[in-house]
Amino acid sequence: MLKRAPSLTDQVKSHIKELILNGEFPDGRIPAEMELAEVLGVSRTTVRDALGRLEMEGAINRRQGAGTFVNDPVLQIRSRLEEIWSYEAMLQAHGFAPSTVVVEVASTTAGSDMVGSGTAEALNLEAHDPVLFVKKLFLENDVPVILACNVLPDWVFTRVIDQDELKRPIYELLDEYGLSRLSYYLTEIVPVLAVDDVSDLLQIAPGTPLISFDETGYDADNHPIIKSYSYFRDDLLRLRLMRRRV
Amino acid sequence: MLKRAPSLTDQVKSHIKELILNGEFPDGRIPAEMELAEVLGVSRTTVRDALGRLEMEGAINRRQGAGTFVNDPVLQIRSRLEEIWSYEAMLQAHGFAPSTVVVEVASTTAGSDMVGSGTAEALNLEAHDPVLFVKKLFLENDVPVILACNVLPDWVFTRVIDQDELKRPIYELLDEYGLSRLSYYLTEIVPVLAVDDVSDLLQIAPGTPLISFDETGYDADNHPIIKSYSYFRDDLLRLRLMRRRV
DNA sequence: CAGTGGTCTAGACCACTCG
DNA sequence: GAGTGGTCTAGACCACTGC
Repeated sequence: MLKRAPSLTDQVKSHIKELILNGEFPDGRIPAEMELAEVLGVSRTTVRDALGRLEMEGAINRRQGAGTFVNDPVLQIRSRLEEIWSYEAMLQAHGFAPSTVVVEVASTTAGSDMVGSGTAEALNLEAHDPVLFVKKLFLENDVPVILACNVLPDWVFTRVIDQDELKRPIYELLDEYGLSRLSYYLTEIVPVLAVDDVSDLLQIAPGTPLISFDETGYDADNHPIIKSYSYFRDDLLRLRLMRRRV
Repeated sequence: MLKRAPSLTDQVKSHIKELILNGEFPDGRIPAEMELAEVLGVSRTTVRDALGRLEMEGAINRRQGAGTFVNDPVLQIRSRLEEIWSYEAMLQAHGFAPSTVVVEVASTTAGSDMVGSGTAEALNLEAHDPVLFVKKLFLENDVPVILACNVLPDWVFTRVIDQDELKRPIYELLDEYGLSRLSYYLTEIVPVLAVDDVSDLLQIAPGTPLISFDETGYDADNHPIIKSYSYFRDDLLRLRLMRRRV
Protein backbone atom coordinates (compact mmCIF):
# COMPACT_ATOMS: atom_id res chain seq x y z
CA MET A 1 0.00 0.00 0.00
CA LEU A 2 1.63 3.21 -1.19
CA LYS A 3 1.21 6.35 0.79
CA ARG A 4 0.12 9.37 -1.17
CA ALA A 5 1.79 12.70 -0.53
CA PRO A 6 -0.20 14.72 2.02
CA SER A 7 -1.97 17.76 0.63
CA LEU A 8 -0.41 21.18 0.83
CA THR A 9 -2.99 22.15 3.42
CA ASP A 10 -2.03 19.16 5.56
CA GLN A 11 1.62 20.06 5.32
CA VAL A 12 0.94 23.65 6.30
CA LYS A 13 -1.17 22.49 9.22
CA SER A 14 1.49 20.09 10.50
CA HIS A 15 4.15 22.73 10.08
CA ILE A 16 2.29 25.37 12.05
CA LYS A 17 1.38 22.85 14.74
CA GLU A 18 5.03 21.94 15.08
CA LEU A 19 5.99 25.59 15.42
CA ILE A 20 3.39 25.94 18.17
CA LEU A 21 4.55 22.86 20.06
CA ASN A 22 8.16 23.99 19.76
CA GLY A 23 7.21 27.21 21.48
CA GLU A 24 8.10 29.40 18.51
CA PHE A 25 5.34 31.83 19.42
CA PRO A 26 6.14 32.70 23.03
CA ASP A 27 3.57 35.48 23.13
CA GLY A 28 0.94 33.07 21.81
CA ARG A 29 0.45 35.14 18.70
CA ILE A 30 0.55 33.44 15.30
CA PRO A 31 1.70 35.48 12.27
CA ALA A 32 -0.89 36.97 9.94
CA GLU A 33 -2.35 34.73 7.24
CA MET A 34 -0.81 36.80 4.46
CA GLU A 35 2.59 36.58 6.07
CA LEU A 36 2.36 32.81 6.50
CA ALA A 37 1.24 32.46 2.90
CA GLU A 38 4.23 34.42 1.62
CA VAL A 39 6.75 32.68 3.85
CA LEU A 40 5.46 29.23 2.95
CA GLY A 41 4.93 30.06 -0.71
CA VAL A 42 1.26 29.07 -0.84
CA SER A 43 -1.98 30.95 -1.30
CA ARG A 44 -3.80 32.54 1.58
CA THR A 45 -6.69 30.13 1.02
CA THR A 46 -4.44 27.18 1.75
CA VAL A 47 -3.18 28.81 4.94
CA ARG A 48 -6.73 29.59 5.97
CA ASP A 49 -7.77 25.97 5.44
CA ALA A 50 -4.91 24.77 7.61
CA LEU A 51 -5.66 27.30 10.36
CA GLY A 52 -9.33 26.37 10.16
CA ARG A 53 -8.54 22.76 10.99
CA LEU A 54 -6.27 23.75 13.85
CA GLU A 55 -9.09 25.90 15.16
CA MET A 56 -11.50 22.94 14.93
CA GLU A 57 -9.06 20.92 17.00
CA GLY A 58 -9.09 23.69 19.56
CA ALA A 59 -5.37 24.36 19.21
CA ILE A 60 -5.85 27.99 18.18
CA ASN A 61 -8.50 30.68 18.16
CA ARG A 62 -8.97 33.42 15.65
CA ARG A 63 -10.39 36.87 16.26
CA GLN A 64 -11.40 39.05 13.38
CA GLY A 65 -9.45 42.25 13.39
CA ALA A 66 -7.16 41.08 16.18
CA GLY A 67 -5.22 38.01 15.08
CA THR A 68 -4.71 34.29 15.62
CA PHE A 69 -3.65 32.94 19.00
CA VAL A 70 -2.51 29.70 20.62
CA ASN A 71 -4.84 27.98 23.10
CA ASP A 72 -2.37 26.75 25.69
CA PRO A 73 -4.80 25.11 28.12
CA VAL A 74 -6.27 22.95 25.35
CA LEU A 75 -2.82 21.79 24.23
CA GLN A 76 -2.15 20.56 27.78
CA ILE A 77 -4.88 17.96 27.47
CA ARG A 78 -3.65 14.61 26.33
CA SER A 79 -6.74 13.37 24.58
CA ARG A 80 -10.26 14.60 24.22
CA LEU A 81 -13.43 12.60 23.96
CA GLU A 82 -14.15 13.89 20.46
CA GLU A 83 -10.82 12.62 19.29
CA ILE A 84 -11.21 9.04 20.48
CA TRP A 85 -11.52 6.52 17.73
CA SER A 86 -9.94 3.31 18.89
CA TYR A 87 -9.34 2.66 22.57
CA GLU A 88 -5.79 1.54 21.84
CA ALA A 89 -5.03 4.95 20.34
CA MET A 90 -6.68 6.75 23.25
CA LEU A 91 -4.59 4.88 25.80
CA GLN A 92 -1.46 5.56 23.81
CA ALA A 93 -2.34 9.24 23.80
CA HIS A 94 -2.41 9.02 27.60
CA GLY A 95 1.14 7.75 27.53
CA PHE A 96 0.25 4.11 28.03
CA ALA A 97 1.53 1.14 26.06
CA PRO A 98 -1.65 -0.87 26.28
CA SER A 99 -2.07 -4.58 25.75
CA THR A 100 -5.28 -6.24 24.68
CA VAL A 101 -6.80 -9.47 25.95
CA VAL A 102 -9.74 -11.20 24.34
CA VAL A 103 -11.73 -12.35 27.35
CA GLU A 104 -14.54 -14.11 25.54
CA VAL A 105 -15.57 -14.93 22.00
CA ALA A 106 -18.80 -16.57 20.97
CA SER A 107 -20.67 -17.31 17.79
CA THR A 108 -24.25 -16.95 18.85
CA THR A 109 -27.57 -15.59 17.61
CA ALA A 110 -29.88 -12.67 18.19
CA GLY A 111 -32.13 -13.51 21.07
CA SER A 112 -29.53 -15.45 23.06
CA ASP A 113 -28.45 -14.47 26.56
CA MET A 114 -25.49 -12.50 25.31
CA VAL A 115 -27.51 -10.46 22.80
CA GLY A 116 -30.30 -8.48 24.36
CA SER A 117 -33.35 -7.24 22.52
CA GLY A 118 -32.00 -3.69 22.48
CA THR A 119 -28.89 -4.87 20.71
CA ALA A 120 -30.83 -6.89 18.17
CA GLU A 121 -33.09 -3.94 17.48
CA ALA A 122 -30.20 -1.51 17.07
CA LEU A 123 -28.64 -3.85 14.52
CA ASN A 124 -31.92 -4.57 12.72
CA LEU A 125 -31.61 -8.27 13.51
CA GLU A 126 -34.32 -10.91 13.42
CA ALA A 127 -34.39 -13.62 16.07
CA HIS A 128 -31.76 -16.33 15.45
CA ASP A 129 -29.71 -14.19 13.05
CA PRO A 130 -26.10 -15.25 13.64
CA VAL A 131 -23.78 -12.78 15.35
CA LEU A 132 -20.24 -12.60 16.66
CA PHE A 133 -19.77 -11.66 20.31
CA VAL A 134 -16.36 -10.40 21.48
CA LYS A 135 -15.41 -9.21 24.95
CA LYS A 136 -12.05 -7.46 25.21
CA LEU A 137 -10.01 -6.01 28.02
CA PHE A 138 -7.45 -3.24 27.57
CA LEU A 139 -4.66 -3.26 30.12
CA GLU A 140 -1.71 -1.13 31.06
CA ASN A 141 1.00 -3.05 32.93
CA ASP A 142 -1.45 -5.85 33.60
CA VAL A 143 -3.89 -3.41 35.17
CA PRO A 144 -7.26 -3.39 33.37
CA VAL A 145 -8.40 0.04 32.22
CA ILE A 146 -11.25 -0.53 29.74
CA LEU A 147 -13.68 -3.38 29.23
CA ALA A 148 -15.48 -3.54 25.86
CA CYS A 149 -18.24 -5.90 24.73
CA ASN A 150 -18.97 -5.98 20.99
CA VAL A 151 -21.71 -7.59 18.95
CA LEU A 152 -21.49 -7.78 15.13
CA PRO A 153 -23.84 -9.50 12.71
CA ASP A 154 -22.11 -12.36 10.90
CA TRP A 155 -23.03 -10.91 7.53
CA VAL A 156 -20.62 -7.99 7.86
CA PHE A 157 -17.64 -10.31 7.51
CA THR A 158 -16.66 -11.91 4.24
CA ARG A 159 -14.90 -14.73 6.06
CA VAL A 160 -14.36 -16.23 9.49
CA ILE A 161 -11.90 -14.25 11.62
CA ASP A 162 -9.03 -16.06 13.27
CA GLN A 163 -9.15 -16.14 17.05
CA ASP A 164 -5.83 -14.34 17.40
CA GLU A 165 -6.85 -11.63 14.94
CA LEU A 166 -9.58 -10.50 17.30
CA LYS A 167 -7.01 -8.74 19.46
CA ARG A 168 -6.75 -6.11 16.77
CA PRO A 169 -9.04 -3.07 16.69
CA ILE A 170 -12.37 -4.11 15.27
CA TYR A 171 -12.50 -1.30 12.75
CA GLU A 172 -9.29 -2.66 11.27
CA LEU A 173 -10.80 -6.12 10.90
CA LEU A 174 -13.80 -4.58 9.16
CA ASP A 175 -11.49 -2.66 6.82
CA GLU A 176 -9.78 -5.87 5.83
CA TYR A 177 -12.40 -8.58 6.05
CA GLY A 178 -15.66 -6.65 6.15
CA LEU A 179 -18.38 -5.96 3.61
CA SER A 180 -18.46 -2.36 4.82
CA ARG A 181 -16.23 -0.13 6.89
CA LEU A 182 -16.98 1.50 10.19
CA SER A 183 -17.67 5.19 9.63
CA TYR A 184 -18.89 6.56 12.97
CA TYR A 185 -20.37 5.67 16.34
CA LEU A 186 -23.37 7.21 18.05
CA THR A 187 -22.60 6.96 21.73
CA GLU A 188 -24.66 7.32 24.90
CA ILE A 189 -22.75 8.17 28.06
CA VAL A 190 -24.26 6.26 30.96
CA PRO A 191 -23.34 6.30 34.64
CA VAL A 192 -23.39 2.78 36.13
CA LEU A 193 -22.26 0.84 39.16
CA ALA A 194 -19.60 -1.82 38.66
CA VAL A 195 -21.19 -5.21 39.30
CA ASP A 196 -20.49 -8.89 38.67
CA ASP A 197 -18.08 -9.54 35.81
CA VAL A 198 -17.50 -5.84 35.16
CA SER A 199 -16.07 -5.28 38.63
CA ASP A 200 -14.25 -8.62 38.49
CA LEU A 201 -12.62 -8.02 35.13
CA LEU A 202 -11.74 -4.39 35.86
CA GLN A 203 -10.51 -5.46 39.32
CA ILE A 204 -12.42 -2.82 41.22
CA ALA A 205 -14.76 -2.96 44.19
CA PRO A 206 -18.37 -3.84 43.34
CA GLY A 207 -20.49 -0.71 43.55
CA THR A 208 -17.82 1.65 42.25
CA PRO A 209 -19.38 4.29 39.99
CA LEU A 210 -18.25 4.04 36.37
CA ILE A 211 -18.74 5.74 33.04
CA SER A 212 -20.04 3.41 30.40
CA PHE A 213 -20.45 3.90 26.65
CA ASP A 214 -23.51 2.40 25.03
CA GLU A 215 -22.87 2.79 21.34
CA THR A 216 -23.91 1.78 17.86
CA GLY A 217 -21.47 1.86 14.96
CA TYR A 218 -22.56 2.74 11.41
CA ASP A 219 -20.98 2.35 7.99
CA ALA A 220 -20.83 5.07 5.32
CA ASP A 221 -24.35 4.12 4.19
CA ASN A 222 -25.68 4.68 7.71
CA HIS A 223 -26.39 1.01 8.29
CA PRO A 224 -25.69 -0.16 11.85
CA ILE A 225 -22.99 -2.82 11.84
CA ILE A 226 -21.82 -3.02 15.44
CA LYS A 227 -23.21 -2.60 18.92
CA SER A 228 -20.80 -2.05 21.74
CA TYR A 229 -20.80 -1.56 25.52
CA SER A 230 -17.69 -0.25 27.22
CA TYR A 231 -16.65 0.49 30.80
CA PHE A 232 -13.87 2.84 31.89
CA ARG A 233 -11.86 2.88 35.08
CA ASP A 234 -12.18 6.50 36.06
CA ASP A 235 -9.23 6.34 38.46
CA LEU A 236 -6.90 5.48 35.56
CA LEU A 237 -8.52 7.21 32.63
CA ARG A 238 -10.35 10.50 32.96
CA LEU A 239 -12.49 11.48 29.96
CA ARG A 240 -12.13 15.10 28.87
CA LEU A 241 -13.98 17.38 26.54
CA MET A 242 -13.81 20.89 25.12
CA ARG A 243 -17.10 22.77 25.08
CA ARG A 244 -17.13 25.87 22.95
CA ARG A 245 -19.43 28.68 22.44
CA VAL A 246 -21.69 28.05 19.49
CA MET B 1 -28.80 45.83 19.14
CA LEU B 2 -29.15 45.42 15.39
CA LYS B 3 -28.78 42.03 13.80
CA ARG B 4 -26.43 41.81 10.89
CA ALA B 5 -27.45 39.89 7.81
CA PRO B 6 -26.14 36.32 7.95
CA SER B 7 -23.40 35.50 5.47
CA LEU B 8 -24.17 33.87 2.15
CA THR B 9 -22.56 30.70 3.41
CA ASP B 10 -24.83 30.68 6.46
CA GLN B 11 -27.87 31.17 4.29
CA VAL B 12 -26.86 28.34 1.98
CA LYS B 13 -26.22 26.10 4.97
CA SER B 14 -29.61 26.84 6.54
CA HIS B 15 -31.33 26.37 3.21
CA ILE B 16 -29.79 22.97 2.56
CA LYS B 17 -30.46 21.87 6.11
CA GLU B 18 -34.09 22.83 5.70
CA LEU B 19 -34.33 20.84 2.48
CA ILE B 20 -32.89 17.84 4.32
CA LEU B 21 -35.27 18.13 7.26
CA ASN B 22 -38.22 18.57 4.88
CA GLY B 23 -37.28 15.26 3.33
CA GLU B 24 -36.57 16.74 -0.10
CA PHE B 25 -33.88 14.13 -0.70
CA PRO B 26 -35.74 10.86 -0.15
CA ASP B 27 -32.85 8.80 -1.47
CA GLY B 28 -30.49 10.59 0.90
CA ARG B 29 -28.48 11.98 -1.98
CA ILE B 30 -27.72 15.69 -2.08
CA PRO B 31 -27.24 17.38 -5.49
CA ALA B 32 -23.74 17.99 -6.79
CA GLU B 33 -21.92 21.08 -5.58
CA MET B 34 -21.88 22.64 -9.05
CA GLU B 35 -25.61 22.13 -9.40
CA LEU B 36 -26.33 23.68 -6.01
CA ALA B 37 -24.08 26.61 -6.87
CA GLU B 38 -25.95 27.26 -10.12
CA VAL B 39 -29.41 26.84 -8.63
CA LEU B 40 -28.62 29.12 -5.71
CA GLY B 41 -26.64 31.62 -7.78
CA VAL B 42 -23.47 31.47 -5.68
CA SER B 43 -19.96 30.20 -6.27
CA ARG B 44 -19.03 26.61 -5.69
CA THR B 45 -16.69 27.73 -2.89
CA THR B 46 -19.61 29.14 -0.95
CA VAL B 47 -21.56 25.91 -1.39
CA ARG B 48 -18.54 23.90 -0.29
CA ASP B 49 -18.15 26.02 2.84
CA ALA B 50 -21.78 25.45 3.74
CA LEU B 51 -21.56 21.70 3.10
CA GLY B 52 -18.35 21.58 5.10
CA ARG B 53 -20.11 22.97 8.15
CA LEU B 54 -23.00 20.55 7.75
CA GLU B 55 -20.45 17.76 7.59
CA MET B 56 -18.81 19.00 10.79
CA GLU B 57 -22.18 18.86 12.48
CA GLY B 58 -22.51 15.28 11.31
CA ALA B 59 -25.63 16.00 9.25
CA ILE B 60 -24.07 14.84 5.99
CA ASN B 61 -21.09 12.88 4.73
CA ARG B 62 -19.18 13.44 1.52
CA ARG B 63 -17.41 10.82 -0.55
CA GLN B 64 -14.98 11.85 -3.23
CA GLY B 65 -16.11 10.59 -6.59
CA ALA B 66 -19.43 9.36 -5.24
CA GLY B 67 -21.43 12.27 -3.88
CA THR B 68 -22.87 13.89 -0.76
CA PHE B 69 -25.33 12.03 1.45
CA VAL B 70 -27.63 12.64 4.40
CA ASN B 71 -26.77 11.01 7.77
CA ASP B 72 -30.21 10.05 9.00
CA PRO B 73 -29.22 8.42 12.31
CA VAL B 74 -27.35 11.54 13.40
CA LEU B 75 -30.31 13.78 12.61
CA GLN B 76 -32.48 11.67 14.91
CA ILE B 77 -30.43 12.75 17.91
CA ARG B 78 -31.81 15.74 19.72
CA SER B 79 -28.64 17.18 21.12
CA ARG B 80 -25.07 16.08 21.25
CA LEU B 81 -22.52 16.71 23.95
CA GLU B 82 -20.30 18.73 21.62
CA GLU B 83 -23.16 21.07 20.93
CA ILE B 84 -23.99 21.90 24.52
CA TRP B 85 -23.22 25.41 25.52
CA SER B 86 -25.77 26.52 28.08
CA TYR B 87 -27.81 23.98 29.99
CA GLU B 88 -30.98 25.94 29.26
CA ALA B 89 -30.40 25.49 25.54
CA MET B 90 -29.60 21.81 25.95
CA LEU B 91 -32.82 21.16 27.82
CA GLN B 92 -34.77 23.10 25.23
CA ALA B 93 -33.20 20.94 22.53
CA HIS B 94 -34.60 17.95 24.40
CA GLY B 95 -38.04 19.42 24.11
CA PHE B 96 -38.19 20.77 27.64
CA ALA B 97 -39.25 24.23 28.74
CA PRO B 98 -36.87 24.48 31.66
CA SER B 99 -37.08 26.79 34.63
CA THR B 100 -34.12 27.86 36.72
CA VAL B 101 -33.90 28.22 40.48
CA VAL B 102 -31.03 29.84 42.30
CA VAL B 103 -30.57 27.57 45.29
CA GLU B 104 -27.74 29.38 46.98
CA VAL B 105 -25.67 32.52 46.51
CA ALA B 106 -22.71 33.54 48.59
CA SER B 107 -19.99 36.15 48.49
CA THR B 108 -17.07 34.33 49.98
CA THR B 109 -13.33 33.92 49.54
CA ALA B 110 -10.83 31.39 48.26
CA GLY B 111 -10.04 28.98 51.05
CA SER B 112 -13.53 28.95 52.55
CA ASP B 113 -15.61 25.78 52.87
CA MET B 114 -17.40 26.41 49.61
CA VAL B 115 -14.24 26.94 47.58
CA GLY B 116 -11.86 23.99 47.68
CA SER B 117 -8.16 24.21 46.99
CA GLY B 118 -8.62 22.62 43.56
CA THR B 119 -11.03 25.37 42.61
CA ALA B 120 -8.74 28.12 43.87
CA GLU B 121 -5.83 26.64 41.97
CA ALA B 122 -7.78 26.29 38.73
CA LEU B 123 -8.74 29.97 38.95
CA ASN B 124 -5.26 31.12 39.97
CA LEU B 125 -6.60 32.52 43.23
CA GLU B 126 -4.68 33.43 46.36
CA ALA B 127 -6.17 32.68 49.77
CA HIS B 128 -8.89 35.19 50.75
CA ASP B 129 -9.41 36.44 47.19
CA PRO B 130 -13.10 37.29 46.98
CA VAL B 131 -15.33 35.05 44.85
CA LEU B 132 -18.97 34.65 43.97
CA PHE B 133 -20.54 31.25 44.62
CA VAL B 134 -23.81 30.36 42.84
CA LYS B 135 -25.68 27.09 43.02
CA LYS B 136 -28.45 26.65 40.46
CA LEU B 137 -31.04 24.00 39.74
CA PHE B 138 -32.61 23.45 36.31
CA LEU B 139 -36.09 21.96 36.41
CA GLU B 140 -38.64 20.67 33.97
CA ASN B 141 -42.19 20.73 35.36
CA ASP B 142 -40.80 21.15 38.86
CA VAL B 143 -38.67 18.05 38.45
CA PRO B 144 -34.97 18.80 38.90
CA VAL B 145 -32.77 17.68 36.01
CA ILE B 146 -29.41 19.40 36.45
CA LEU B 147 -27.60 20.84 39.46
CA ALA B 148 -24.78 23.29 38.79
CA CYS B 149 -22.36 24.90 41.27
CA ASN B 150 -20.32 27.84 39.96
CA VAL B 151 -17.44 29.80 41.40
CA LEU B 152 -16.27 33.07 39.82
CA PRO B 153 -13.59 35.49 41.02
CA ASP B 154 -15.10 38.84 41.93
CA TRP B 155 -12.72 40.65 39.61
CA VAL B 156 -14.41 39.32 36.47
CA PHE B 157 -17.46 41.49 37.11
CA THR B 158 -17.49 45.22 36.63
CA ARG B 159 -20.36 45.61 39.08
CA VAL B 160 -22.43 43.71 41.61
CA ILE B 161 -25.02 41.44 40.02
CA ASP B 162 -28.61 41.64 41.17
CA GLN B 163 -29.90 38.57 42.91
CA ASP B 164 -32.66 38.02 40.36
CA GLU B 165 -30.26 38.39 37.45
CA LEU B 166 -28.41 35.25 38.57
CA LYS B 167 -31.15 33.10 37.13
CA ARG B 168 -29.86 33.95 33.69
CA PRO B 169 -27.12 31.92 32.02
CA ILE B 170 -23.79 32.94 33.48
CA TYR B 171 -22.15 33.46 30.11
CA GLU B 172 -24.81 36.09 29.40
CA LEU B 173 -24.01 37.92 32.63
CA LEU B 174 -20.33 37.87 31.71
CA ASP B 175 -21.17 39.25 28.27
CA GLU B 176 -23.01 42.14 29.83
CA TYR B 177 -21.29 42.86 33.12
CA GLY B 178 -17.97 41.05 32.80
CA LEU B 179 -14.44 42.20 32.12
CA SER B 180 -14.05 39.26 29.74
CA ARG B 181 -16.37 36.86 28.00
CA LEU B 182 -16.58 33.12 28.39
CA SER B 183 -14.97 31.48 25.36
CA TYR B 184 -14.79 27.75 26.13
CA TYR B 185 -14.89 25.15 28.89
CA LEU B 186 -12.48 22.30 29.48
CA THR B 187 -14.59 19.57 31.01
CA GLU B 188 -13.82 16.36 32.86
CA ILE B 189 -16.55 13.73 32.83
CA VAL B 190 -16.65 12.05 36.23
CA PRO B 191 -18.86 9.20 37.47
CA VAL B 192 -20.10 9.85 41.01
CA LEU B 193 -22.66 8.64 43.51
CA ALA B 194 -25.44 11.03 44.49
CA VAL B 195 -24.96 11.98 48.13
CA ASP B 196 -26.11 14.60 50.61
CA ASP B 197 -27.39 17.78 49.03
CA VAL B 198 -26.90 16.49 45.49
CA SER B 199 -29.35 13.64 46.01
CA ASP B 200 -31.63 15.92 48.02
CA LEU B 201 -31.75 18.69 45.45
CA LEU B 202 -32.04 16.36 42.47
CA GLN B 203 -34.67 14.35 44.38
CA ILE B 204 -33.09 10.97 43.78
CA ALA B 205 -32.12 8.12 46.04
CA PRO B 206 -28.72 8.51 47.73
CA GLY B 207 -26.22 6.23 46.05
CA THR B 208 -27.64 6.63 42.54
CA PRO B 209 -24.83 6.73 39.96
CA LEU B 210 -24.57 10.08 38.19
CA ILE B 211 -22.53 11.79 35.51
CA SER B 212 -20.87 14.91 36.76
CA PHE B 213 -18.99 17.64 34.87
CA ASP B 214 -15.95 19.11 36.54
CA GLU B 215 -15.08 22.07 34.36
CA THR B 216 -13.06 25.23 34.05
CA GLY B 217 -14.19 28.08 31.82
CA TYR B 218 -11.72 30.28 29.95
CA ASP B 219 -11.95 33.62 28.20
CA ALA B 220 -10.54 34.39 24.75
CA ASP B 221 -7.14 35.08 26.32
CA ASN B 222 -7.12 31.62 27.90
CA HIS B 223 -7.46 32.94 31.42
CA PRO B 224 -9.65 30.81 33.68
CA ILE B 225 -12.64 32.80 34.86
CA ILE B 226 -15.08 30.21 36.15
CA LYS B 227 -15.01 26.84 37.85
CA SER B 228 -18.13 24.75 37.74
CA TYR B 229 -19.41 21.40 39.01
CA SER B 230 -22.60 19.96 37.51
CA TYR B 231 -24.69 16.86 38.09
CA PHE B 232 -27.11 15.31 35.59
CA ARG B 233 -30.10 13.09 36.21
CA ASP B 234 -29.41 10.30 33.78
CA ASP B 235 -32.99 9.04 33.85
CA LEU B 236 -34.20 12.37 32.43
CA LEU B 237 -31.29 13.50 30.33
CA ARG B 238 -29.07 11.09 28.47
CA LEU B 239 -25.82 12.56 27.15
CA ARG B 240 -24.98 11.62 23.57
CA LEU B 241 -21.96 11.91 21.36
CA MET B 242 -20.86 11.25 17.79
CA ARG B 243 -17.47 9.58 17.45
CA ARG B 244 -16.01 9.68 13.97
CA ARG B 245 -13.14 8.14 12.29
CA VAL B 246 -10.14 10.42 12.35
C1' DC C 1 -15.18 7.77 -19.17
C1' DA C 2 -18.45 10.95 -17.25
C1' DG C 3 -19.37 12.98 -13.02
C1' DT C 4 -18.32 13.64 -8.28
C1' DG C 5 -15.88 15.80 -4.45
C1' DG C 6 -10.82 17.48 -3.06
C1' DT C 7 -7.18 20.83 -3.68
C1' DC C 8 -5.25 25.14 -4.92
C1' DT C 9 -4.69 29.72 -6.93
C1' DA C 10 -5.16 35.01 -7.31
C1' DG C 11 -7.60 38.54 -6.28
C1' DA C 12 -11.30 41.53 -4.37
C1' DC C 13 -13.89 43.64 -0.84
C1' DC C 14 -15.80 43.76 3.92
C1' DA C 15 -15.93 43.91 9.20
C1' DC C 16 -13.57 44.36 12.96
C1' DT C 17 -9.76 45.61 16.56
C1' DC C 18 -6.56 48.38 18.40
C1' DG C 19 -3.18 51.87 19.06
C1' DG D 1 -6.23 54.39 9.79
C1' DA D 2 -3.33 50.37 9.33
C1' DG D 3 -3.68 45.67 9.80
C1' DT D 4 -6.21 41.63 10.93
C1' DG D 5 -9.34 37.82 9.92
C1' DG D 6 -14.11 36.88 7.31
C1' DT D 7 -16.50 36.38 2.96
C1' DC D 8 -16.91 35.56 -1.84
C1' DT D 9 -15.76 34.93 -6.70
C1' DA D 10 -14.10 32.41 -11.10
C1' DG D 11 -11.51 29.19 -12.69
C1' DA D 12 -8.19 25.28 -12.99
C1' DC D 13 -6.67 20.71 -12.25
C1' DC D 14 -6.61 16.31 -9.64
C1' DA D 15 -8.35 11.81 -7.42
C1' DC D 16 -11.76 8.89 -7.02
C1' DT D 17 -16.29 6.26 -7.88
C1' DG D 18 -19.29 3.74 -10.40
C1' DC D 19 -21.58 2.57 -14.57
